[in-house]
Amino acid sequence: MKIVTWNVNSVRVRHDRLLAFVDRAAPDVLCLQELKCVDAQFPRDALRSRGYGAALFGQKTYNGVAVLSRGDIESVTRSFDDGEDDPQSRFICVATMGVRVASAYIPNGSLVGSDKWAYKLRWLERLNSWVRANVRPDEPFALCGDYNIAPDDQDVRVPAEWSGSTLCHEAVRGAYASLLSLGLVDLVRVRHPEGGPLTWWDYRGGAFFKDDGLRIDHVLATAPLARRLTSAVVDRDERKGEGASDHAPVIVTFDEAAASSG
DNA sequence: ATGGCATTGCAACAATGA
Repeated sequence: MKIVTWNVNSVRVRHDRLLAFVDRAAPDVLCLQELKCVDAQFPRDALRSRGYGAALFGQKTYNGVAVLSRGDIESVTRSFDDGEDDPQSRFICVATMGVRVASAYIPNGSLVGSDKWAYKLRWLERLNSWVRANVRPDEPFALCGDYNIAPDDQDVRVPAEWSGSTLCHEAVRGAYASLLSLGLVDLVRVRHPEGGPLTWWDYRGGAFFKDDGLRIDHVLATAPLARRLTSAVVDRDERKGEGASDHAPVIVTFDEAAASSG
């Protein structure tokens, strides 16, 4: 089974690239972030014709997340249902193809000390609480998305440029570590203990040309899924050329035979 | 090389991103 997470940075602008990626990569489950559109604007039909159903949590202008799947999609939940008023569409969770998969767009945080920074920290607390309350360590579960967190300086090409930023601050790295402490495994890190590969490069300053980026998109999974892992890679080619998102897809694959044996 | 900000809503730029 192949699961992909990709911040597409506008599903309307990325329409042709999205369909081409689906045709090329052929994921079983595809988590998307930054749809930047309402559900009615999502290309359901084009994806349905390719065999994918979709669970959407869209929003006008900003944010928006989705999970696409070749299998039936059940038990869809949106946001955290924790009683907090959150007008931003950043979290959706579904059950499909024998796993539960969440697509998360963790807030950027703007500048440390800003209101957006406080929102990011609170959102991470809420995510942590959601995982503790809703995920059993012995069930196959994957938390996919744009975390806006580089877990370690090894995940940053030029750490000095990002030191203390909202992507690298010890507070968000601590929140990330807290998720791991709940039993989730950073699947790309398992396969790349040396750090990287990078998943985001700024549009400005020729960052991709200089490979000046960060690893901020992740797939965290429980042990029943992590032990089936066969590969974890970043599709750098998707960042190339005209009309690319500033994020590259993260692709993880799992052994099928081990699934039935638990 | 893979390039030198992009996207949205609005109708000129401001807001946002990471």
